[in-house]
Amino acid sequence: MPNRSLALPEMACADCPIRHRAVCARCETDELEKLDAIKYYRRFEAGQTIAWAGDKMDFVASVVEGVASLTQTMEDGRRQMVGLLLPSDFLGRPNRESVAYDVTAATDVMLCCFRRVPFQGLIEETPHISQRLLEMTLDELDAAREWMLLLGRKTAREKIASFLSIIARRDATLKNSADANSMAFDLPLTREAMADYLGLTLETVSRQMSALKRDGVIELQGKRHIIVPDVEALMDETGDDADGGVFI
Amino acid sequence: MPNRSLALPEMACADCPIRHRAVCARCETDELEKLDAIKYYRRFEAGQTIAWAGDKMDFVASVVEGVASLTQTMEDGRRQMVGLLLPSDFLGRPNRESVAYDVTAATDVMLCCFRRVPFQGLIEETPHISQRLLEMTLDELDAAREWMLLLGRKTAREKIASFLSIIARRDATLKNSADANSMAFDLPLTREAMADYLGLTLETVSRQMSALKRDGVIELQGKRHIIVPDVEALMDETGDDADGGVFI
DNA sequence: GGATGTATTTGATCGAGATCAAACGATCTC
DNA sequence: GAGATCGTTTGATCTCGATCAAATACATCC
Repeated sequence: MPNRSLALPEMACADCPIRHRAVCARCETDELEKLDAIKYYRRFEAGQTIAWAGDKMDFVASVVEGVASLTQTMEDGRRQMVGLLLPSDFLGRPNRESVAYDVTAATDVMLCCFRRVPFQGLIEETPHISQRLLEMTLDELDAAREWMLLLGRKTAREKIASFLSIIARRDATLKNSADANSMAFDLPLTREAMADYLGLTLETVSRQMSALKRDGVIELQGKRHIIVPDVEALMDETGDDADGGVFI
Repeated sequence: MPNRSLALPEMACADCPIRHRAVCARCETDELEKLDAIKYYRRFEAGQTIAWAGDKMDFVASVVEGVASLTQTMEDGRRQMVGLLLPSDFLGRPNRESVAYDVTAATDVMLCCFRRVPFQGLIEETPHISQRLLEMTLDELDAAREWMLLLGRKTAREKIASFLSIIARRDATLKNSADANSMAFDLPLTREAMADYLGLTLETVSRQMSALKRDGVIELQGKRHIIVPDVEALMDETGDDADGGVFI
């Protein structure tokens, strides 16, 4: 892989691709300036560890580009992914010095980091930040609860279909693509990482991917590029309600 | 069961058992008065549904006494519990009219309800409330992530042991009991609700409870009262790290 | 006391997904 | 181009927890 430029951007918040969806979404110009004063960008390459569980982490961050994962590991090596952070998602917990989970770059990742201690101060004095953070945390909790249903009760095939539709949906949001009947996207995870996400083994992931391909629900170009010819057909495989669990 | 008094208390916040742990924990006297103006108490009997997923709910609430559960149900009837609310836990999502999950009283429950719309106003103007709510939501997210590890990777035996130790720990906190080597408590859930919590069938729950009893890890008095003669021995069965995953 | 109903336990059998094992294909290195 | 490595696929077999079925315990109600 060609070693892409590691030069870190001095991007203005106004030009930031996640300006209106990240923790800074509600900030006014003056509030943005305060954030700007404590921010810096960092890149991580796919596979790199961003932090180990238990490490002190002196920053919190927004994911600007790429995908990062939060993972828990048991003593005997069993692993479960417990968070998948896509662009605009928030990493870290204010008021906590150490990280609770292993944080890994699933793809090349760029973070917009905020020094933790000053960021805590900003939360206290800037309602627009703390309100947005609360909203994002509640969304994450909802996502975690969907994920719990998947882990506890779905079949392997339903798990794979659910995962693919989650990625497809988030990808469509990022690209602002209208929800057409067909869609295409790249998987941000290896089969092993998918297994950690879904509470399966990588062999079962591979088998079910093959089965969905055989049944015409998905098409594969290489190992990572997915084409969904009929989104409805994929949704039917997830086990979710027809309305997609949309909140009315 | 004798129908206990349904008279609703006009309790002063100062006398409230969850005063210093609930969403109001950080409030000063004047802030408490504002909350007091929009609050009212409600009781639900064990088994009663508090709200169905999709219902409009015109209040949010703190659990004062008892245990409530959040549950998701798939079209074919598969059910997964996704939240277990013990005293001081918060129910409902500000800025959302409808409930996302079925809410059920697992035991007799008393709620301290706040009318939703005025509560939203209080959040905006009272940092002590929104900060506490953020903190509680982050704690719930951490708990959800532990739960995901349990659902995705633990064996049936580990799931049961983990559940028992979670209940034991929360019960000890409520009772302010020093962490002795042995402890005793009542299960707030039926075998079926435990199965919904753990992603198992009720038969497997029953079998593993019997196995833990046979192996001397727990003792049973009736079906619901649990005695743990050696807390260490129970912890060893959970699959968690020896340090209990405590944050350093 | 007997009848009814609900929660739970226990037994027998089955099957989805795990485990163990091997092969494949793409990329990188020497 | 041979070999090594990594991610992935595919095959054979096993096992844990699900499923189907029945018994038991323990209320409450006539």
